Amino acid sequence: MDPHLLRTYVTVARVASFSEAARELGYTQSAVSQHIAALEQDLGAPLLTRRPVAPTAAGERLLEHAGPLLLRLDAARADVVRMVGAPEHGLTLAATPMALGSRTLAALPAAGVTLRVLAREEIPAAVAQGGAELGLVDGLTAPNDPLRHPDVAPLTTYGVGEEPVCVLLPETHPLARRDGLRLADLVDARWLDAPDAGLPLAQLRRANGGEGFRPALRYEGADVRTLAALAAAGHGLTLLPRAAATGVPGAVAVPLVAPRLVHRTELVHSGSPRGAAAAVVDRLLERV
Amino acid sequence: MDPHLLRTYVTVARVASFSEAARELGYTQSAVSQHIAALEQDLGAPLLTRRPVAPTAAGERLLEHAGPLLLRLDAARADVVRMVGAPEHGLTLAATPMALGSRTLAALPAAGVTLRVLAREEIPAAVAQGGAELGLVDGLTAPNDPLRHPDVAPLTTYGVGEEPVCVLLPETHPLARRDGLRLADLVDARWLDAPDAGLPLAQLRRANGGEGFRPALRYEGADVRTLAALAAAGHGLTLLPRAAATGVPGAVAVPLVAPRLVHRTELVHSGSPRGAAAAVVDRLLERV
DNA sequence: CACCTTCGATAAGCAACGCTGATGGGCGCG
DNA sequence: CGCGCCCATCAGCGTTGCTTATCGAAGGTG
Repeated sequence: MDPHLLRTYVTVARVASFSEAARELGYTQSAVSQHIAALEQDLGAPLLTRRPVAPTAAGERLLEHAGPLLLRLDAARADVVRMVGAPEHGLTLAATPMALGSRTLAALPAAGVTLRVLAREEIPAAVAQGGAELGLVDGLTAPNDPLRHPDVAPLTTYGVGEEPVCVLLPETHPLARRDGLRLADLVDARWLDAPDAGLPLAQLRRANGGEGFRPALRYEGADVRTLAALAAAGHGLTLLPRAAATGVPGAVAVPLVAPRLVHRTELVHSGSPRGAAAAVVDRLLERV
Repeated sequence: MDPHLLRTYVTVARVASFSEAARELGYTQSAVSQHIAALEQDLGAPLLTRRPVAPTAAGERLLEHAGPLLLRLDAARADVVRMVGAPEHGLTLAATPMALGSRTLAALPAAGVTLRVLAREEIPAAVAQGGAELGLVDGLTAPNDPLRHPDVAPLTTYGVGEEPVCVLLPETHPLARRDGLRLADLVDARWLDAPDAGLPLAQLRRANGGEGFRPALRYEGADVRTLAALAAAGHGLTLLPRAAATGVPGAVAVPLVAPRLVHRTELVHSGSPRGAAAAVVDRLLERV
């Protein structure tokens, strides 16, 4: 189970061709064939069907392992190498769209920052592999509960803020006058489905036993203003942190009172931030 | 970053000796020396100090990565190989002490079961690497919230039961007459510290911002009856699922009403349970 | 203080591995 | 039906990676 073999295996599985994978990896087709044969012999089972080239059941299983495995491997080498090289001068920050509050923005230095917006699951990987020195992730949890990150590497996370969650309703909505809403009362409502903009509808549904939270309009962008406008226009409900939910024209933000959820944002970094990154961490954690 | 090199690196770091590691791995001392040299050259930094042999800063970092990495690697190969080999006849089940309720016990076949009690963090690894076909893990969470497992491999988990949580108090305790207790009121009490028996005091403290929940007696065993007896004798408070907390002589079980926590037990298995394991899964999930 | 033992580094030799290039066979497609 | 693409196999060769042998340094002992 040499990582090289795994690597060629995943690319062969991806492009569904030995020859194409060989070209992509800079090998000969022969070498790729031998790699796959070696893997299959090692594991004692065929991993791919030929003609057409497709993973077998065992191959599918191996694919599930191989991705994270190679990711961790890259993360490990990146992490160690990073300690050695000189601290970079610029700072690149990977963040989800909603993680960037005024407080976090204020903590950034005036110049030399690259901001990279990614999906929530991609941020730990980006930080681990050196694509960014710091990551900011947001999500919904119980108060003081840490978020769940895919663990690609030993990373350090800190909570940098929690904010109440509001339901954003059109002004004309029958529930718009309420002082607070319970999520249980909204199970049967129609919701916006906006995975890229940070509304984890699937998570809510799972917490509810797989029922309810039927999607109305699906929004594949990541822009929060658009999301709010959609909610205001009655295309479906959405949850937003209070700061983002207030002041939306035509909409009312009603605090969510049960279950007790907060919009939490966390800072994630690998081992030892250095240079500009360390300064930002200190400022965000008020260790100035 | 060949896994072989990593493997020898971790054993060298563990035994703090090149020669000893060589003996353990079945290599020559020379080979081990070359392995380490190769790693250091690859990463561009010394990983170990010689004489005495100890990891450098970069080496410590690498160690953090290497363990999980090798674990995942083993898990991957075990998982794929397992699909291929014939389904075993016996069934081995890895479980935490408190995960074994009457319901789970009833689901087991009459014969051929090996029960292996492990710490909570070890169970996913055991299941992933084939040390057990099934795992049962328990823990405290919000209702319907899944437990957090160290993710060594892509595993499937199901909730198999949730039970209210009680605080176990000596009969003479001033709060023993209450109908329900809030955790916030018990922050300053003295608690039993019983990590092996499933009381995650550190978790409670973390949820409380790192304050409170001072440990009184520390119990390093895993036996629940002893834990209950300790609580009854006034050595400290503890949380227990209701079934385990009722009927303890000299003690009163008072339900925990806030925060809303449940004692949840989950079934974890890798991909596709076969044979006896599949039957147990079906029975536990009431898919009979 | 000198000797000896132990430990890690290094050099040379050799076997095995892993890649390339060439060739063969099977399936799909025209 | 036959051509062509694609994967498997084989031979050849360079490189890698292990072993054996030897050295220098450090620590322990009489």
